Amino acid sequence: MVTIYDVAKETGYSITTVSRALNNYPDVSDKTKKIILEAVDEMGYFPNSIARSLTMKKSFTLGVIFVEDLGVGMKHPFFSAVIEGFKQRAEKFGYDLVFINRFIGNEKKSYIDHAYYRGVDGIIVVCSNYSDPEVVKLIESPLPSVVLDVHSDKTNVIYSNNVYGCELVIDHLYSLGHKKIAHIAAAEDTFTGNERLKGYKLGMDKYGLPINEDYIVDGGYFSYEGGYHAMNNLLKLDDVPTAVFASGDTMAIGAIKAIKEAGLKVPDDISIVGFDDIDLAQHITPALTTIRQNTELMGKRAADLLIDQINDKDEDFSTVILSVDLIDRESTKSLTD
Amino acid sequence: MVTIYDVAKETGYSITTVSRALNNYPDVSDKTKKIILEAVDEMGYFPNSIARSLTMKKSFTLGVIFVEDLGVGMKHPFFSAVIEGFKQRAEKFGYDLVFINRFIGNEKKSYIDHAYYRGVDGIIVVCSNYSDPEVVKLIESPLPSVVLDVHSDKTNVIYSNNVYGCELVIDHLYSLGHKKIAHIAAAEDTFTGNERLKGYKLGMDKYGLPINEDYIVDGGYFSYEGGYHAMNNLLKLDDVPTAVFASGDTMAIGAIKAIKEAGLKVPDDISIVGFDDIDLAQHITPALTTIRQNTELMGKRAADLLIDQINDKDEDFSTVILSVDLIDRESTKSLTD
DNA sequence: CTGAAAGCGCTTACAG
DNA sequence: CTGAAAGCGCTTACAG
Repeated sequence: MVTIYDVAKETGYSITTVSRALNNYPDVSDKTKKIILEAVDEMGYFPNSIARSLTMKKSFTLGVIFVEDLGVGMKHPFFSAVIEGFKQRAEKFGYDLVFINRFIGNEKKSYIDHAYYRGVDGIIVVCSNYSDPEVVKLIESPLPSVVLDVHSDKTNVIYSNNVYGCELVIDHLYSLGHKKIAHIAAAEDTFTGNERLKGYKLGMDKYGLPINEDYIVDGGYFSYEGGYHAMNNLLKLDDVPTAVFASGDTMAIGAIKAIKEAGLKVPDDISIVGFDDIDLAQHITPALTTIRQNTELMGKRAADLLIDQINDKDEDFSTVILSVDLIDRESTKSLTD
Repeated sequence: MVTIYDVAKETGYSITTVSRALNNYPDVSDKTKKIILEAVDEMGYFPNSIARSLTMKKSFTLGVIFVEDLGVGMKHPFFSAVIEGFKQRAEKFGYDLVFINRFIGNEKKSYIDHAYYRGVDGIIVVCSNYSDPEVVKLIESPLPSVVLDVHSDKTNVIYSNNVYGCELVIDHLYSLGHKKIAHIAAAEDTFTGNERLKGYKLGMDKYGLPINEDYIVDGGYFSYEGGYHAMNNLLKLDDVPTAVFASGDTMAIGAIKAIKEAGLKVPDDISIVGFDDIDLAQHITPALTTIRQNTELMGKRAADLLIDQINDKDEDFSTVILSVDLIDRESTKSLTD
């Protein structure tokens, strides 16, 4: 590897001047700068980010912390989509992404220790269940951070307008003539699960529809199996609902499976609506009616928030709420046709 | 942050001794070691990985290079599954993952420059199209690397037994009575596309089935749209095949869409087989019969290969070929029932 | 068994 | 406009 010393030797200038020329300091003569930049180009020199980080106490590195209960990690369709948007934006600003776990060597440490160990400039934390004390430590630490899908005034947060999305769902279902609308809710300790349950109730209230407690069933942590079991519970009811709104697409797909196994059809017998619009949603049969979250935008805005915080430590924390859209596909049907 | 100097001051030993105690050097007295380790624990000290990297010229960091033509990045269902396995194994050995792009600051550089800039100890490269000269540079560079889904004797490679998998497909289809079997092939400059085409032909030969050139259609780079268009071309034929084997699951799902749009049914009118067994495969209707690649194992073995190479530079390059299984679901049907 | 010193490759006051 | 020096926080010969 060619170092700054090699460039200094080659050009006859000191490493100080080479460094300054490289970093666009104004007080380098044009002639000197030209000579140095040419040599740099010719020698294929670029700085060693590690040495630079040690000096500057800044690594141009962002930590990604992925805590999810399903154990799917990067295969998580929603999270991976957000991280992709985040990555693209972060790279534009010269930041690279590094995954942060809770180990250092073989010892179990905390995420926050690992983040400091790696010297990341900030972190993005993506997680479905914020009751984890580890996650709380992360949020409250002075390390710049942006957190997805939770509300907090102790750091930057970003999430979709879950409540409004649910109202859109009820609007849609009601306009199709549905009144017996059930909800497959996510676990209570998830922020999005709570928000969506709230939105479901709000929507029902809006139309004066009674909220039947039997119609609110637990689907766990947004899993396929959770949706499947929840739907089976709904099917056991004396008065089976005509429409089911699941708190997440994956649960909706599990619910569809349960309905099919019971010998019923979607949407002919039961209409189904999901939330998220994961890639899968458009490809299943019937294609899933759902609420689209703008995952790419969420990732990009998260990057902006985080980088702003890094560059201006005194900045107040932001809360960004993204708008959502109903995507009307084939899993819902009018009752009045 | 507490540094090694703080620990030295606290315990009265030199930083040299602290460092040695921390790194389990044998020549530290048990008493000293105990004192130092206790102080370390109490003070919450852990080394700064950046300073350590600069000294040791080793970063305990592995670069992930993701080159794919679809632009889906981390959302790629097959790649992300492999990387997840890779990540889990790498973390066990104390390595963190960092994504490598082709920029340094705002300047367009090569992947390999970026890898050196970040000082990663090795790289995993995942890419569908290996004709890219950038990728060739990567493979041929002295930086330890492991490459997925390609064959090369210039680095470590790992891939599934694509040819055998295709033979399994033809075995299965033939046993169901199919003779008119078409193949939606992937682009010629993809390794897996080529291997699978080869396997298809081998399988057909085995049963003395004629290979009709009209039955081999181009599906591009494993995309949904590619499969959709390829299937439409197949449907235009005078003699439509009774079974179609697509070189990837996503293409198979696109093909199913085309068949449905033509008013035909899968598997009643046409049987479909995919390749990969992505998560989606089991959830679509009909559930997709496909060849399962063991993505998690692929990721873990890739990590082993790479870390071995890093620890023993002289080691010869390895080629690992993973076995595959046919997963029989609902998208194929016997012709003789 | 322990410590002083050098060095990893940079950046940035400080001085001229 | 340019350079010598210090320092970022570690590890590792070298010496005792």
